[in-house]
Amino acid sequence: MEPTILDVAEQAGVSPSTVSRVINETAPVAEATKKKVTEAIESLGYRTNKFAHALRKQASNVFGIIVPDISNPFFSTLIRGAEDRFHEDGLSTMICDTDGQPEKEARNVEMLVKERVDGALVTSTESESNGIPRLIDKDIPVVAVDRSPTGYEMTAVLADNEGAGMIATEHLLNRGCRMIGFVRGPAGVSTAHERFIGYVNGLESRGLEVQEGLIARGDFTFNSGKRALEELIAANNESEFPDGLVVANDLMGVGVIRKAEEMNLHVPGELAVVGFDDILLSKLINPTLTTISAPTYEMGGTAAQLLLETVEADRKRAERKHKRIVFSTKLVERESSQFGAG
Amino acid sequence: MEPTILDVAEQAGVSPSTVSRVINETAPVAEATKKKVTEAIESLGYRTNKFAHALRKQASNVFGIIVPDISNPFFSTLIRGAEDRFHEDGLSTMICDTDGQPEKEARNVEMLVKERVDGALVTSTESESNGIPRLIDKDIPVVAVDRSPTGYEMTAVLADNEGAGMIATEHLLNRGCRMIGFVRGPAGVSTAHERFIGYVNGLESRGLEVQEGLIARGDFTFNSGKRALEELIAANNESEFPDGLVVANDLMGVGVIRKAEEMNLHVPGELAVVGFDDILLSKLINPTLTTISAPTYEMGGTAAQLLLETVEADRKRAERKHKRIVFSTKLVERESSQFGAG
DNA sequence: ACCCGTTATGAAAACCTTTTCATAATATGA
DNA sequence: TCATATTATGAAAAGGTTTTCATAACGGGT
Repeated sequence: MEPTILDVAEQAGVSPSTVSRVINETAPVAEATKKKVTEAIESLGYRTNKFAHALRKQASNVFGIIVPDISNPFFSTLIRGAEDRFHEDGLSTMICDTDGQPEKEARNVEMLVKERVDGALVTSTESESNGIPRLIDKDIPVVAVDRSPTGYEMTAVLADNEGAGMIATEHLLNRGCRMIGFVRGPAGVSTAHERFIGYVNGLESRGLEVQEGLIARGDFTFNSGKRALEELIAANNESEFPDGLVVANDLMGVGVIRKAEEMNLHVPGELAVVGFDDILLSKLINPTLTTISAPTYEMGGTAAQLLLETVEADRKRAERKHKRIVFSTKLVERESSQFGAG
Repeated sequence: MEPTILDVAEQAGVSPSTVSRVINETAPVAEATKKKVTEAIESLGYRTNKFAHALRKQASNVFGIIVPDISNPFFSTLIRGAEDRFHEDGLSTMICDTDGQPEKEARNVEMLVKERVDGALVTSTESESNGIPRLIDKDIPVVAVDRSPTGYEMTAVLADNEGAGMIATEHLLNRGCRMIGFVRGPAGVSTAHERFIGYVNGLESRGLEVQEGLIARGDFTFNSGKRALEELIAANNESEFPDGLVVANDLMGVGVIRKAEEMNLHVPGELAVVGFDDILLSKLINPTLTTISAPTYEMGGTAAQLLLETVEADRKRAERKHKRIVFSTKLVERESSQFGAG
């Protein structure tokens, strides 16, 4: 059926070894034979059999990418950045959506192990009980992206979330806000925590105190953003309402804005809002959402690059060096924090 | 390193053949030996080598899923439905994002061919020059989802887009609109075209004429929705402004709503809007967008099921039967078409 | 003229399964 | 008791590469 390297060899009048050599350029071969072989390959439409190759080389040439939600534009951009880098080298990718559920993450990791991927990029769902130890156990190179699981020494590509939290907070301070609240993300998600730390530092650097009553917690979803604002308003009497809110991601930020609208609270006039991630939605709602953006696409590409380097080091039996690369973020000013509006 | 079936055989004191038989339950084996083998497998932590297996069985146990945009919630739900079905049988999946670009679709198909997937689910970017012929040429079973490419006889899982277009149009008619326009999708995308046909039929069934001046074209993106409304307003003098708009997908529908807001055109008071797809965003904007939704998750699962059946038929050398399954859609009423509002 | 070091190629082993074929052991029926 | 099925197992081939080892040819140095 499908032609094999043997068929090519026969047609070209050479041995399979020689054919392999011209395909992989792994040893010098005479110009004349090279030509015969190339022609035979062409005329038969030969393609190397992936499984035989992988079996012999003990390498699948496939890389896994695990994210919590492929429909979140932040992650789909990350994926695109990584894929473009892998495809550049003719490597294939396997994208896994954990849907934010640890057990789905475990299933996905199991799939990657079964497929014997050469490495994996992972944005783990939680810092505990994730699939990373399983991959490490199976000796599959792993690079963490966006979120850095604690307790493992591994290379990671991150955004400067602490800095981002600080930028957001300072932006609101500069704008004149004095009662700045924070809507936290899910416990155990490092990005969410770091943004909060940045907020705390931002306040303290100006000699302001963190007020417990101005802090709520959500789980990164739209609805949790709505609930968070509700709680914050309910918990304070009018004189202590927040006049600015740093929200740990855009999706919750949008929730906050929608809830504010329902409550007839004017954004940004009575409440300025800043989010993180710069997802598409943030440009589309009314008012548009000020946010902190990270170079997502580049982060994906860099992570892929580092993973490839780790694999290469393993191949040469060189020592793996664990790196930690942090990308800086930038403020994207939009209507939700506009100065003097309202 | 990694234990092989030989190691298991040795440890259990049997031949590799026997081990294979207990793993695959492909022939009767004595209860006692079965136990020995299972224990050996357990104690060594043996896992069958994917490549050797695939090489011998000539099957990868991997299935490809090609969509134009993984971050579009419509497609990510479709993917989830399909994946859940595949995973049920312990099969792996490879998700490909074509980004709406035919050449990226071609590259993705090439990757699937290289990976020797057992079958593919595809939502092709265009009806022409897509990767489907390549897959068919390589004898890889294909099922079309959501969009049905013309010119190939193949099984397809679709939504009743024509019916959907009709439902949307009738909804606006019932609501009292009389100048109903349509924002078309990209040329060559079957779903977009069928929705338009439904709109035409909807008007004609009430004895109304289709007016060229009320029809604009977009490309399924947010911005093209904004542009479309602009064009429609520019093209008509005030007495002939549309009072209702059927928009070929939600993303453009959102664009229309935002543009209307910029133009101080009240939705739904002066202009009622209906979209298609029921994406998350439609619930989040203001006013919320009335839309037509299809059972996306089920469509994905059904498509996977049919693909598996095709593969099974091939295996038995039975004839492939090309099916065509059409799911019906339903109206989701929201603010953008509310009756008596404004 | 002889030896040696390249350069170009082939033969065969190894990678790890599954499956066919053969055989041994056991059970069934007369 | 003997012939015949049936059940349980092993040996070996096949699936398609890559790579090591061996060999042949050839040019250059003495």
